[in-house]
Amino acid sequence: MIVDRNSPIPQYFQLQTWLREQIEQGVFRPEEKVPTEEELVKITGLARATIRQAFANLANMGYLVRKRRLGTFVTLRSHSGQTKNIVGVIVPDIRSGYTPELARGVEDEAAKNKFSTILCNTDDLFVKADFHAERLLENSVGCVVFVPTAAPDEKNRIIIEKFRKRDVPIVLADRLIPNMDIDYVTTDNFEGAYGLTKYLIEKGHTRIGITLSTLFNTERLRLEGYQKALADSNIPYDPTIVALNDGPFNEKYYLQVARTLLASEKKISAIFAGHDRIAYLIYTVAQKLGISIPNDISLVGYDDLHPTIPNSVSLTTMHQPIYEMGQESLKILISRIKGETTTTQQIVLKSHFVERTSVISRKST
Amino acid sequence: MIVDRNSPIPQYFQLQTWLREQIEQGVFRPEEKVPTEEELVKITGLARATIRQAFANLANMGYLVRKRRLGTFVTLRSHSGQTKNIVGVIVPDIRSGYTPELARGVEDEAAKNKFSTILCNTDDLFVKADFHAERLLENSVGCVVFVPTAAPDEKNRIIIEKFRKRDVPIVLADRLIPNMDIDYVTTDNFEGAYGLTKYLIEKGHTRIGITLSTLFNTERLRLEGYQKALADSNIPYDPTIVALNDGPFNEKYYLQVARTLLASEKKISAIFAGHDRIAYLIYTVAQKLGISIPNDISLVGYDDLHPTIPNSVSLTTMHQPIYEMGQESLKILISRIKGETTTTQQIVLKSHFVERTSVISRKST
DNA sequence: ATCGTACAATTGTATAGACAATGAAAATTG
DNA sequence: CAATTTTCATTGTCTATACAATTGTACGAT
Repeated sequence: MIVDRNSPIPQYFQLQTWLREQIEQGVFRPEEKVPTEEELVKITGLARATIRQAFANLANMGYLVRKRRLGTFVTLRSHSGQTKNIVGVIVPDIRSGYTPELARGVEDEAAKNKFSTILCNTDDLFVKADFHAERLLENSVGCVVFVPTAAPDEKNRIIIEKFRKRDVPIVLADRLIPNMDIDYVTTDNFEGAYGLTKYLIEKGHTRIGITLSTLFNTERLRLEGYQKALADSNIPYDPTIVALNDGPFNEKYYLQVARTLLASEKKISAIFAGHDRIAYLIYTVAQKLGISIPNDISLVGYDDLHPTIPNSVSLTTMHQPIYEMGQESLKILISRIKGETTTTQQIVLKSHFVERTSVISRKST
Repeated sequence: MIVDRNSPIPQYFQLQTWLREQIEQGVFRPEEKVPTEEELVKITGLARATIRQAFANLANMGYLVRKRRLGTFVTLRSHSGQTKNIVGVIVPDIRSGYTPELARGVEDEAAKNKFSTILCNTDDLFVKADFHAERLLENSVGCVVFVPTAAPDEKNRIIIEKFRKRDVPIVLADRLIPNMDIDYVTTDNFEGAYGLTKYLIEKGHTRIGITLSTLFNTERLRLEGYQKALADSNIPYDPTIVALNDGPFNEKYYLQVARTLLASEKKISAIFAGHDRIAYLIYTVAQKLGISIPNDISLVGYDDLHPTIPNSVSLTTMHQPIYEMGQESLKILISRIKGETTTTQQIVLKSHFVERTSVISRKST
């Protein structure tokens, strides 16, 4: 029995609820035809006008599309009728690091799908991310690309849950939240760092300093890749030439580390900078101290940041496909919106090694 | 007569349209009661169900709220078509030049006013700008910050007119369209270039090469400032040390110019680069040719681009307040939306000189 | 094969009438 | 006067019926 004529809740509403459930549970699939009005009259015993009322409401909510002569069909995009063709992009700061490249990747792919891109800067702060999340929901965005903030995982989860509650697909970009069932796109930080370290070892370096922040899992993975590469070559891990901090990017901290590492010239022959911005800081300090890179100390970075301005230094680094990361993020979101994807999408893009001239061979052949 | 029973357009629709017009024209005012169903039955002669259909649609569209026993009332907020708290930012490319800084300035000020920011990249192409304009209008943005494309002025006017037709406030940022009555925010390119050139002259330089594109009025003004400064110091303008092009930024072109200008070392003692990116290209070429800046040739840029990565070179340049330009643009738009401003706002922000080490004195004292 | 025409299925528009539910206001009661 | 009950205008739900408009399909003529 679809409708209970003795129930206090209106019959059109019972029918409407029943139909909605059928659609949501996939009994009536997208693009598929639902029973015609006459058929439902026979099935339910209700008047046609009552059935029309249920249909009209569902059509209004975006569940159904009615076509004269053809019948009534389930809408492609499950429902949410009102969500706009807008993607929210929540990033730390559009001015720094790889963010412009990421934003452009998202925007290009969005434009391809006739989506507009709302830009949100968090400065790595939870409060700002939260503020933007509220505004995005108010503007009923269709989906979100989120680079988690420097706040603890639980805080970032709060942001994510806000979107999930409203059925807004969300994908994490670059930075992940461990042990969470969520779509993400990142790069192979572990393998990349492993490869870079191996490269240094093959060039004869055995005393390799490293500095990075353990705040983000991306950099933690790089540290692990570095450790694994050392272990595989039977080089002991020496904490005295490792400078870790657990905060967001801090220029002063790294300038200090650079001075220390470069001063310990005799102890180390190469430095693995957690990312390019650190590497360039080390460059600057080296220049001031009159230490030559690569002649005195070799240096590798990570990211392959595209300089906004031509750069005189030539850093050997690992190129991360950031633009593609933006594109892929949006592809996942679009397929989610279309309902084509149900399983969790966790994509790890391959980085590639870029050999320039900041490393020299120290082989004792 | 409200409804024409012989018209081919449905009667409920005629009634619906009539009611909507009454509301929009303020005949039925917000919070006010509209006639009851029975009253309209008497007035129009239609069946109650027909009137209900019109009411239901208008309620769905947000024009009306129905209250049992009390009647039907006009909604407060005129309705859905209400423009959103969204600002569109149309820029060439979020990855290059001062664009990230501009976008951030807009976004911060937008967030302050609870506006969201939609980012649009044009790659300086009219078609892309047009595409984005359509999408922005579809999403009913409340206002727009527009950096005109490299296309001819008439083309950019087309974009602007699209927004004006829909009463969407628009402000030009940085690049202007001459002789157009429109809000804009730019910087004092003429005065800035005049100052820079004067500085070089005061340092004893009289043979000053210059290269830039005449495509954008910003750079044209810089050329004029340069010319004026020369004239004021009775230095003749020499076209043979001036390299102009009329296209968008083209790396190859400037690399070629850099080689030519640097090779004519004997003819010139300083170069005025149209903007920092050109200046950095010249740096790179100079380095390759073994020419020292500033010892062999002095160099000034324009913009004071904030490098994404620490930079080893130290360019004397003119700092443009780009972030503030973004902020000011939004302030104008907000005051337009609020209806506080009726006169055209044309703001010219002051740049300031940044003396670094790319210029040496050639005074023959 | 192509074009036009008729047919039929389905939703769209419209009418007439009945009773239910709601809840503010009026009437009644304590 | 306060608490309550009743009233009743108004919207909400529902049935039954009729004809209109739209458009894919099938059929027939060219």
